[in-house]
Amino acid sequence: MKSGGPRRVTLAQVARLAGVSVMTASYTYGRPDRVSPQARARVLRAAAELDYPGPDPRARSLRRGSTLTLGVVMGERLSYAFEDPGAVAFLTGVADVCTDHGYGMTILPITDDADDVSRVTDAAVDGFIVWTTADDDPVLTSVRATKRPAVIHGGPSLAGVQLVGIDNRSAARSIGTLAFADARRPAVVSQPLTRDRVSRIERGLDIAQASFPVTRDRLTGYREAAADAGIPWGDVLVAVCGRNDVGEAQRLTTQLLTSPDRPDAIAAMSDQQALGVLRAARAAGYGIPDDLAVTGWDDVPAAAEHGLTTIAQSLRDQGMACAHAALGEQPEEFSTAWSLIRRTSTRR
Amino acid sequence: MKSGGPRRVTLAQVARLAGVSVMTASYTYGRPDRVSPQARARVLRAAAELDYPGPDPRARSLRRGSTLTLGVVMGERLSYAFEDPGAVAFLTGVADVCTDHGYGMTILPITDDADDVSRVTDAAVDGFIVWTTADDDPVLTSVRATKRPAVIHGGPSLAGVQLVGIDNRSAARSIGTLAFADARRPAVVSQPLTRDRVSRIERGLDIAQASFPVTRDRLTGYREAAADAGIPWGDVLVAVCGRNDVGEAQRLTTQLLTSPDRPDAIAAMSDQQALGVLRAARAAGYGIPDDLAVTGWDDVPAAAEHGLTTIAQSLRDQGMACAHAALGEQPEEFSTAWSLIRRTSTRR
DNA sequence: CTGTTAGCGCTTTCAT
DNA sequence: ATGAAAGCGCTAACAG
Repeated sequence: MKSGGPRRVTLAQVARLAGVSVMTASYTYGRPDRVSPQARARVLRAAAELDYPGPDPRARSLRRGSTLTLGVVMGERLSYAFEDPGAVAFLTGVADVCTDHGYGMTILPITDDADDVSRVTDAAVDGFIVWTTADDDPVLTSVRATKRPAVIHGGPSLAGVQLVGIDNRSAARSIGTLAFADARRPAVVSQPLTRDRVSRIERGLDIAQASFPVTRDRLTGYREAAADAGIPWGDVLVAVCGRNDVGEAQRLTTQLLTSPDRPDAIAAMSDQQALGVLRAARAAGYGIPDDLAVTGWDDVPAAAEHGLTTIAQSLRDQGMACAHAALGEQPEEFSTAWSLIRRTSTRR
Repeated sequence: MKSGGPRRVTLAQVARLAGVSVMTASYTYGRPDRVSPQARARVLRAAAELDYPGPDPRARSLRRGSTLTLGVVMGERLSYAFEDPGAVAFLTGVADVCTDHGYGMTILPITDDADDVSRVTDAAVDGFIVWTTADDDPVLTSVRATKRPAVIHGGPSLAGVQLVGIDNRSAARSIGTLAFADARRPAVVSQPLTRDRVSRIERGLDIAQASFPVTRDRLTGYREAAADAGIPWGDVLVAVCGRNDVGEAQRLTTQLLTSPDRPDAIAAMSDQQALGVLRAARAAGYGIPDDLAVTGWDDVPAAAEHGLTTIAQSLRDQGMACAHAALGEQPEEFSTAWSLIRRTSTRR
C-alpha cells in the first residue's frame, strides 16, 4: 500500500486556512460541541477547499491509545471458518457487540506459517478473541505477549486469559449416553485431533494425543458414556475428520458402515458432521435410529429439520460474551450453558 | 477500552536498559539484519526483563503510513451477511488475498444509523471494499471522502471508484428467457429494492424505484426476458423479499402460489431464494418444472443438488479481485464472467 | 469557546 | 553497525 499521490492534507493546514488554531480544527471533528458555529463553519469550509479527508485514524489511535477495533484470531484457512455455521454464529455474536460499541472487528487469519506471530503482534486492535485452537498453537503465546486483553473461546485455557465455553466433557457424556443407549458397537465421528488435521479411523484411540482441548474433552465424555454402557473404549471406533464439514463426515461414515463390524450408533461432534453421517446412513439404507443412532452437536436449524438429537449451545451468545470480555467489561458471571435436545435420531 | 494497568513499556526504556540507542532497539524488531548479534541479544534480554510487549502497532502505522489492513464494508446486520453463502464466498476471497499479502481484514458493519459515517472514517485501514449497496447509501460518500483506495462490489458505480461485478442485466435476461419459456404467468422473487427492506408482492413493479443497482439491473433483465416471451411487464408478479434467505422466499412464494393467478414460472435472484421457492412448491404439491419452472442465481453447491438452473459467478474470485484492487494492484483486466447453468428446474 | 504546549511510540533520514 | 535528530498527525491537558 503506497501513500497515494500528493502529500496528505493535515489538520494544521486546514486550521491555517481557516484562520483558527489546530485545536479548534481538531474539536470541530472530535468534539463539535466545544466549538462555536462560526468557527466550525470556517473549519469545514477550509477542509472542503483543501479536500481534507478527515483526521487520520492512525494518528488518532496513537494519541488516544485505542484503535476501536477488536481482533478475532481464526485458525484454519478462513474459507473453512466461514463454512462452519458454528463459527459463523460465533462471529455474528462478536460483530453485534462490536457494532453496539462502535468497534470494528478485524479477522486475523492464521495460516500456520512463521508470520502468524507477527500478524498478531502487528495487529492494530485493542483486544483479542481467539477461536478454539490447540494447546500448542504458537499464536497463543503471541496473543499473551501483546499484554492486551484477550479471551479464548473453547480452549485451551491459559493462565491469565479468560476462557469462554461450555463443559464439553459433561455435555459429551450426557449426549453420549443417549447415543450409545442399547448399542452394541458405538462409534464416534470426531473433529480434528491435532493441528495437522489428518483424518483416519482408529479403534481405542489414545485420547491424550488430541491437542485440541475441545475435541479431547468431548472424546473423554464419549469414553465415559461408553463405559457407562458397559463398553470398553478399546472397542469404540473413532473416525477422525480433518475438517468439520458434511462431506468429510459422510465419506468416513461410509467407510465405517462398510467395515465388517459396522457401528450401530454414532456420536458426532457437530451437527454438520451428523448430517454427513445421516446422508451416509441413508445412502446405505440404514434406518434411523433402529439400525443406527446418531447424535450431533450445536443445534443448528438443520438439526431440528432432521430430528437430530444434539447438544444446544449458543455460539452466538458465546461470541457476545467473548467480545464483552475483550472490551474489558467484567461479564456478570457469564454462564456457559448447554442443554441436551432429545429428538428422534436416538433410541432413547 | 482502557490502557491497562501500569504505564506502557516503551522501546526507549528497553533501549536504555540494554544500553543501546533507541534505533538499535527498533532495528532489533523491524530490521534484525541491521543489528549485531550481541546488540540484538542485549535488547531482547532487556525487553524480556521489562516484559516489553513489542512495538506498538498504532505508533508503527502512524510512522509508516500504513496499517496493513483492508476494510470490508458490509451493509445489513452482520448476522445476515454471514448467513448469505454468497457474501461468505466473497469474504473468503478477500481474506485469502489479504492473508497472502500479510494484511488483516476489518469488517465494518453498517447499521444505517448516524455513526456509520464515523465508523468508516475512523477505521484504521489502508483501503475499502464495499459490498453491494444502494445508490443512496451515505457510506459511499464517506468511503470516497477518505481518499483511500476503494472498490465497490456489485454496485452502485461511483466516479473514481473501481467497480467489480458482472453484467447483471444481460445475465438476468439470459436466465429469465429459460425461466419464462413456455410460461403463461411468470413471476419474480426479488431481493430488496431499497434500504428499508420492506417485503411485498406487486404486479408491474416500477423498476426505477429500486435503489440497489444489482437488483434493478436484474429486474430489468427479467423484464426484457418477459417481453421476449411476449409477456408485458405489467402482467408479471414480483415478490420483493426483505432478506435474501430461504425462509422469506418460501413464505412469499407460498403466498404467490395460493393467489388466484398463481405463477407457473419463478425467476429468483439467488439460489437461497430459489431453494425457498422449491420448498414452497413442494409443500403445495407442484411438479418442477412442469407446474412451475424455477431459476436461481450464484450456483452454490445446493443448486446442483436440487437440479436448479442458475447463473454461475464466482463471488470468491470477485472478492479476490476487489482485494487486489484495494491493495492498489492494477488488475490485469479482471473479467467478471458469468455463465448460464441449465439444469432440470426449467422447461428448456 | 479558543489557544498553547507537550507529547503518544515509533521509524525515517542522514550522519558517524 | 549504530546513533542523533526530526517528525508522522493528532489530541489530552491545561490555561485564558
